[in-house]
Amino acid sequence: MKKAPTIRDVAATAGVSVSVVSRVLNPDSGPVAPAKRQDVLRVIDELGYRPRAAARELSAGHALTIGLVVTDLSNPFFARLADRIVWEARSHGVQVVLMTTQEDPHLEADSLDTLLDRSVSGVIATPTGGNIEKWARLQDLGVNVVFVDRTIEELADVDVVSIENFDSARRSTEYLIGLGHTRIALVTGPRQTSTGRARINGYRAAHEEASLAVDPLLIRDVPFRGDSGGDAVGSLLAMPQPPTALIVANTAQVQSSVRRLVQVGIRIPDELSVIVFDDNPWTELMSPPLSVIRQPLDMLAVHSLELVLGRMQGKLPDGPRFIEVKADFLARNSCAPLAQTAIH
Amino acid sequence: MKKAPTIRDVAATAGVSVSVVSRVLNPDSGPVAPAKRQDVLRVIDELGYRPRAAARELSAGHALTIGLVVTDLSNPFFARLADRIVWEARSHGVQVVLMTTQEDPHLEADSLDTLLDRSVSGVIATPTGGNIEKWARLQDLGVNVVFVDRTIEELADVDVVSIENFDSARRSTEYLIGLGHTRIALVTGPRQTSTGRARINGYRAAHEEASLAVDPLLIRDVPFRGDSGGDAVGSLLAMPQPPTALIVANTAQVQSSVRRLVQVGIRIPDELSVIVFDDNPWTELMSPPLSVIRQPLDMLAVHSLELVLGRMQGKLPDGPRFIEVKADFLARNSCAPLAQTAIH
DNA sequence: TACAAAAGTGGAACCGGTTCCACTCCGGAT
DNA sequence: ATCCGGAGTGGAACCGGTTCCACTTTTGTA
Repeated sequence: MKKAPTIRDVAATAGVSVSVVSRVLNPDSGPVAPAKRQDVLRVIDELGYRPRAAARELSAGHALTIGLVVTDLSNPFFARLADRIVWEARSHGVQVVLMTTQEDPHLEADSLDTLLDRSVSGVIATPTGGNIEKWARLQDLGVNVVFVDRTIEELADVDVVSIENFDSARRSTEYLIGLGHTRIALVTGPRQTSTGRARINGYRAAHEEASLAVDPLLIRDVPFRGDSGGDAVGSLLAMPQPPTALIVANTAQVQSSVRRLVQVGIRIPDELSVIVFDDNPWTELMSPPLSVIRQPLDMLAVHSLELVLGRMQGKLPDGPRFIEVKADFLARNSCAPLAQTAIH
Repeated sequence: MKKAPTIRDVAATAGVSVSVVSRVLNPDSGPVAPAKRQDVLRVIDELGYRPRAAARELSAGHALTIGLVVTDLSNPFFARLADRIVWEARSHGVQVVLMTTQEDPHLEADSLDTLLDRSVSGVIATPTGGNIEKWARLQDLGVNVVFVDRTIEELADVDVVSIENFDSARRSTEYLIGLGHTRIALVTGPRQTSTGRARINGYRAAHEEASLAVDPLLIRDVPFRGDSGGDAVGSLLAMPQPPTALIVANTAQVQSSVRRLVQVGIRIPDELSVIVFDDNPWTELMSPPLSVIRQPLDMLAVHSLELVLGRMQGKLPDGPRFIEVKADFLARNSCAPLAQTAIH
């Protein structure tokens, strides 16, 4: 176990000062004679020298690192998002420190502290909804924060990237109404979040357009956490007058909701038409393949990274940015006209 | 945007020297009078002081960080593994820097360089198979390396955590033979990897036990990368005398293999009995629910982290450790007796 | 009461980079 | 010939922690 060479080793071997080596390492930081530059580069290569990130960070006061704070990697949505973000970040020479919160504000608070210690220059997160002061403090210390998929309204000056919530919910609802359904259930995130609200509003808008009344009991805004999606589905199916169609409008609830549907053995679409907000590979492998709102993960990843990096380089105007990307509705075979639905 | 307090701010405010603050921060590094300790702690709290990780790393020469190098987070196996590792690492106060390789040795090489720059004290990885010298160099520089799920045989002194490859393959094969199948296909990782070989051997062993001949054409050791699993499945089904049962024995190939099966519309288990090495939630949601070898992700995560952390603290004996954890076979409904299989 | 051992403290070097600044060249303009 | 400005260079301070060591104050014990 030998130890790695430092910049002073390189300088000594090349017969120059550390300043010169540093300038070779960081072009544009000062002039270096072409001949010496070659010498230094050769020595760097020979010695296998690599600058220590910690030293650079200490001196610079901040790291070329971003924090990625998601709730849970076992949710394919976040996993794929993380995959894309890591990929995209790498191509910009930025590392990603990963933290998961399990939807727990305490764990989230811990994560934020840790990211602060690491002097990350940016954070991409799906916030739990708590820790408002912590998020504010982070921003106050110059960390660029971008929220994906959700947001916290109390927080000014945060960039947000999400899908067109209102529109996606409206279109899926319209589609089901078009099939003749009038009792359409909606499982979505908490009404306190802007995304939850936007989706509910889209759902309502579609009803109004069609002059249909909305049964408030069919709207279930449930916590992201745990099995709340499944429980909502269970209770919806147990209603005296159960829905004939269901929209699961939040990635966090899709897995448990669909599991519940399979467990109770309800026939899709014969007994219930289903649309989920998700683009997981397995939605296509089920029988029947589920109709989905396809969340454009690439776009979400690219935009959130663009925002973080743009802020890091000070290349963006000052106000907070709110980016909504279009989500496609993909009809597969989990929805049937009401006429064919066997009311039980 | 104000700037964060440093240890000297704390020292000045508390009216002590930086040494004292440092000793308060790191118990056991030296004595501090109880009264002063209280003072310092109070000031730290008032100022909201947090030690900068970079400074600590620079001084210590290594970081309380481990690198996690997986191929692809869109594979639920790795995603869930990552989730568990991040979770487990956090509980030990260790951060995780995430890198993905997409099975590309070049990207892997990049990742290793980056981790070196970061002075990580450990790496948990599913290696692509290349970069042997790079891995060796990493170890040589004192980085503790643990491989999960796969390994590189040329590399001495690496800890490895995986499931009981031989046994898992043998048991699944035995199960299918027990159902009367004699033409059982095996899709697994490259024969060059020890895991690929072990699984093939397990498959062979089950055949020998039952005095069954092995048709080498039914064994497909394919690359981890891309759609090779699906292609193997396609070509197996196109054989003049196609298999009546299929074992997909590597997580990297499960997704594409199953997708192909669904695409060609083969009926499971009527036309083909299927077992996959995976423990994804969706295997249960398919119809029929797939019989699986359940990889104990928790155990894989816990053991690999234990190894890395143990090495970091020098608490482990010198030789490399090879940990195999038991994987359960979970029979669901994707396998049928040969008698009921419709040979086409 | 004396005196060694232990507890407590602060100064300063150090980790490995970056950056500011002073200084030496050199060519070109006056 | 003289001056100016910029290219090229190295010395040294600095980033924010840790740690060694010298020093002072307690404490315990003979």
